[in-house]
Amino acid sequence: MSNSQATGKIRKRALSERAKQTRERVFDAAETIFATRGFDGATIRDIAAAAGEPVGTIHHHGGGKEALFNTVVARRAETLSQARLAALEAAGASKPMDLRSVLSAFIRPLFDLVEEDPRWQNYAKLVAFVSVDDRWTEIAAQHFDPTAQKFMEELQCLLPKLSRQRIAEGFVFTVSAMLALVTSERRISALGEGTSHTASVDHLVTFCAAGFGD
Amino acid sequence: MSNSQATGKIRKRALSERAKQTRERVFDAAETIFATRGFDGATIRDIAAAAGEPVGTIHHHGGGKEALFNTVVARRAETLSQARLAALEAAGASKPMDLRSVLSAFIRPLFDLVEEDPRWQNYAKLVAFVSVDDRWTEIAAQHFDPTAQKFMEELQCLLPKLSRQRIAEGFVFTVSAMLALVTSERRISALGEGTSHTASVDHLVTFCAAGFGD
DNA sequence: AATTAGATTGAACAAGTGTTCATTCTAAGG
DNA sequence: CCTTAGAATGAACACTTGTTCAATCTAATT
Repeated sequence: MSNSQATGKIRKRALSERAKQTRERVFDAAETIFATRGFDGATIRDIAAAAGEPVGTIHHHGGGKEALFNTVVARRAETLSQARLAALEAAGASKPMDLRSVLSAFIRPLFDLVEEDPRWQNYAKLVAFVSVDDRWTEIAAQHFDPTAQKFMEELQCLLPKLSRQRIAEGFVFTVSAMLALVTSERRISALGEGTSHTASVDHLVTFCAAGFGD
Repeated sequence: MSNSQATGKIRKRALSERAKQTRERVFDAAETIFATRGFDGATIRDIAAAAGEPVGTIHHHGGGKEALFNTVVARRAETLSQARLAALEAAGASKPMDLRSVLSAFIRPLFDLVEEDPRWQNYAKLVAFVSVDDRWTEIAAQHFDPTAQKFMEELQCLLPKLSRQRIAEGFVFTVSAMLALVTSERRISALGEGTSHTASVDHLVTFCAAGFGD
């Protein structure tokens, strides 16, 4: 009754600052370990060690291995979607909207986030694992399909001659190429030391735009 | 001394027909399970059940989980490389060689193999798992890099204006898009029932050729 | 300041893991 | 035909796994 939380969930007591820090440390560690070894290769004890917390804490905050995995995937999904949709809207505001700018609005936000916080690199690797394992199609669909739909509609408007099928295929090619680029630290030689990924990202956008038919 | 095997390995006795069948059943089962659940998600007992053999047999023929994984990845790698190089040579023989035919020579053989033997679909999924996990970069490099190098050289000849870096990136985009297509049974809706993947494969080749600069 | 929900801790547990091994069976080599 | 290398079998082992839990500590709420 005297609960001041308005988020639907009944939480009788707010998280202390310490607890919030612990929680984030747990999620960050889980993200790193899941990104490195995948879901099955990761162990709660690995995550605990990476977080510098005892095993019990991982379960306390994570609610079990699978729940923890879901949480970690979900944690950054909304931010990414928002960034993409914002970029799409920004692109539509200035110009009459062209193919490159639509693809750019989908691709660039991820690389921008990676640049401003390296934890996003782990997240990208995690998403790559998710995308390859049929077991996670449902959670992938839940978090990424709405935005993907929006972008595919935009592409369909821009390229009315292409069938829905071809738009979908082209989009899959684009997404997989994007994940390959963002997760390749050594896959593509010499990504440059201090130099940002900008040139490679430009290339990716150009490559996909051309693929869709310039 | 009386050994008639000439393969370097000393095998005192040839494999019986039954043993060869068992061995292949074990490898096929391992391929299926590894392709479905990844290396860590797969268990020897799952593989044994899929092969209809007792656990001991899996170790007898596989030589341990990691060795089995390596064997299964290696088993079809040579065939695939040979098919690609043969296709590349065939393409060079007739025409003066163009971008589409080089990419075609890399991409098509895999889909042809999938069509003539569905086990290749599992193999492709397995390779997708390998490509996403840093743990297997070495075995991926061992089996696929030589052929990749050859194709990249060919692309470099055809597109002398592009830097080595861009060729490499474009090739990574191509490979990842190819793996996405071959492993997507549901990722792209309605791949058609009886209809072969031909149209989609054509699209992939067109997409990548355009990406490289038409 | 008192209360107590919730965070923290690590020992313990049951289930599952890869692997080993002694035994029995099969068929290749002579 | 024998001989025996290797295949087949499944029980057993040592270890790791995710999870639980009772005890203790911390700090938000009253």
